[in-house]
Amino acid sequence: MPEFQRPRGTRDFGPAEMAKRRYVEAKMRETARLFGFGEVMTPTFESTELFVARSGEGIIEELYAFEDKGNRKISLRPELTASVMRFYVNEMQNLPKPVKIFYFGNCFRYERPQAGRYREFFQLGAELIGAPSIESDAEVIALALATLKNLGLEDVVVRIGHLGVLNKFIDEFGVKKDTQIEIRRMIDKQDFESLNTLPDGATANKDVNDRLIKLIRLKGGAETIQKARELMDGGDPSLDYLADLLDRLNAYGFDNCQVDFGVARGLDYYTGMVFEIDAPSLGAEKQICGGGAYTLADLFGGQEVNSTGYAFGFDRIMLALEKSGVDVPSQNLEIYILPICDEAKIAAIKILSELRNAGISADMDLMSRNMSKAMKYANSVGAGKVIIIGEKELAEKSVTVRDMKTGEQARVLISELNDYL
RNA sequence: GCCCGGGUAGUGUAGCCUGGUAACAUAUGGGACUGUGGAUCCUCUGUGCCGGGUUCAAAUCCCGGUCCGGGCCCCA
Repeated sequence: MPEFQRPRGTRDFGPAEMAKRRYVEAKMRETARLFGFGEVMTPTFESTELFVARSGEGIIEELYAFEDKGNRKISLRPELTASVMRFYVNEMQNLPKPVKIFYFGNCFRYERPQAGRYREFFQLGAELIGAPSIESDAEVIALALATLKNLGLEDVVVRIGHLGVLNKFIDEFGVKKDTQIEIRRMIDKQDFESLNTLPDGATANKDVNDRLIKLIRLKGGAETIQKARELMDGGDPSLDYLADLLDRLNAYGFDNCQVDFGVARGLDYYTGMVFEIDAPSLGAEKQICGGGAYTLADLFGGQEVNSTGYAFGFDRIMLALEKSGVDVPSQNLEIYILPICDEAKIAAIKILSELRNAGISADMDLMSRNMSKAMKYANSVGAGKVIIIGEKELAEKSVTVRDMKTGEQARVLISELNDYL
């Protein structure tokens, strides 16, 4: 029994899994780069107040919060958006607009671990700041979709909503702000029962209520917007906005987006478009991405600025890739060198170094194993080719190169080895 | 915070119901076959999540904890 166990909800990643994770990370970074987003990094911990300012007092329960030796109230970050916007307010407000940034990092939440939910997890997100246009919203959603597409993750559902639609209904209830937030929460949870018996006497308007419930059940393509118009006495500017947004996403080449008026998101700094992406294969914790248009900089003491952003749950993407059978290459060794007599070892090291200097991943037998076991080892680490050096090869300054996939072998002069490979 | 199911060599499993010598496969280490080999053969090492209870005796039954998994709550 090991003396020390990993803390609950954390994970160790071995070489094989890390190779896959790095591969996926690289793909996602590359897509962001193609879209003109630049990477930023912020501290792993921040003042607790920052997260409270973004998400409310209730969040402290789920934070890894502590006091440091200077009695500062500190928390491990539970998400990255707050840090990135804090960074923006501190140092990036005067950059030319729009500011397009993305980030990747570990986050911490004190929650009950579950499938696809850990206490230390990884997020990759992007923010487009300072361009309050429908094109910015489209650009950000397009980046999220392109990222998934480049990873080969096809089995996803994209749902786009608009808070303007919901707010119009909520205004009609004529309730206080707290109640509005509560209602939005019910909508987010699709809690129809509570919606039928709204607090503050809002149930008085049964007709509005019925139409709201019908509305948030609407889900589908562009035709859904027309149905919504009927429920909203001819329409609303936010419906036109969604229609235009779908046109733009089509132009990007994404025609699989659904409109879903039930997407509400829990927070009240979202201002307009909101979207979520699910991977249905994942079960209860199937949401792999959430985002929308928001203003947050002013909450952190900066100038009010319109932004659009999202965050991917990186771990869930890894799970979804695995469940969907998407092939994620793990790094393999290109060359394994096997000196089979003592005299060959110096020659082996020389070749090893030359290969490495030429940028070819190479390894050699360090255990003086017999050929059978050495071949078995080379096979198990996925070596592409094995170079065998023994007395015969030494005598004629050559090596034997064996292709581990085809089984073909060739005797090659050491001086010609680079060209041969 | 709540409900359910689990935890047996590194890994995957059997045994648990009905208490009595912990088993199998595979992997790792070592060895043989002494340069055409990824095979085969031999061999060492290594195991009951933790704590308590019942019992002559607990992997097995009971209680508590812990971790993992499925779900609820929550999900910024």
